Amino acid sequence: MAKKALSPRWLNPREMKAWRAYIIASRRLLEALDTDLVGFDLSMADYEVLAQLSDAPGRRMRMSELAELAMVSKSRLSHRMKVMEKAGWVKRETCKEDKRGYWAVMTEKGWKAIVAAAPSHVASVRKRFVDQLSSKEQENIAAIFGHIQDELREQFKNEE
Amino acid sequence: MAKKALSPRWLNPREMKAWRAYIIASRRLLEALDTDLVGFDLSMADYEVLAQLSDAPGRRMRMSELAELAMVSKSRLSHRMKVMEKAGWVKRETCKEDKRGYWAVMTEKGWKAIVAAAPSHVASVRKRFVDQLSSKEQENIAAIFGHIQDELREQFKNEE
DNA sequence: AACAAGTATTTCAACTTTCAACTAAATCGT
DNA sequence: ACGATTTAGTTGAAAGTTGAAATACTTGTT
Repeated sequence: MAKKALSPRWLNPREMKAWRAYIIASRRLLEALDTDLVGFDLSMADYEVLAQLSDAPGRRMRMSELAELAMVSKSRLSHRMKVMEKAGWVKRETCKEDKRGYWAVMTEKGWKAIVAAAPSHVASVRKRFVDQLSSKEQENIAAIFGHIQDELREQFKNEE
Repeated sequence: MAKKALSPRWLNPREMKAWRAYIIASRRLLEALDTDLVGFDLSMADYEVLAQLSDAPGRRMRMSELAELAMVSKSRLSHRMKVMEKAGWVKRETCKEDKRGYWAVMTEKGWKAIVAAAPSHVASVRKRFVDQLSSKEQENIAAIFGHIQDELREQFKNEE
């Protein structure tokens, strides 16, 4: 779908300030959170995968569902699983009910790995983000970004 | 620096909601903004590099300074520049004043490319982010993320 | 002037992510 | 029940990213 672009409305100073502050702080924040995890041989993305898996009943989940929840592509998950499998954190089991599918299963070792990393990760999220916000601000952030997300979904629907 | 992790304070529901809303919306937002640029053969990162460069006096800047401003690693900038150079958007000139260095210089073609992309990009940022916020919210976001950024800088100082 | 130390940038090798193609199984329409 | 389509997941190659080492120059010290 092509986009008409007649006389664009540039951002005014207030808008620009909000946008720049958000985007720059976010990049640095994500970077910091990732760095905080290197000692555990984890990236934020891998952490998210393991965290989701550890929350699932039986610590097992279908690959697709895991990809969805952890917000990574199937192929990426596939590749990461291979790495984590080599590290002994997860394994894959064929799925009896649907023979196309696989179960991603967390091993005891994987469970230990995430349990070891979690306190430090939560502490980072606190220190670098959550604890920097007042209760009121936390509520605002939740509302604002909740709304942005809804809107993105809405926009996506109308665009395709 | 090792981190003690005795009885971590997990996130309470309010905190969790703020964190999840922020992180998930951000990922989707960045994704959408990137997709909005594909028609111009640009990623957000490349856009940022070109935008910074186009703002510099003479549309030229030292590589290091450009990397800093566009928030990419030097080696990444080096690679991207090679690609953008092949596309004819930028070129590199040896620096007379300091012969170790190079100038990243935007070409006429590069200027045209960024001028072509800018209106659409700004429109995306508006539609997906800025225009979703009231003036008050914009100010809040600016303040909050400004503060987070300051704090990150502060934390970084104390950690090394 | 000579040399150590610092700076700017690139290159290399290892790794990660994406893209498109692929296999195999399930489901749908007739 | 048949082929057509969709779905689950993997794969290999290409593109991108990173950090460390290499290169080339500059600066400061004696």
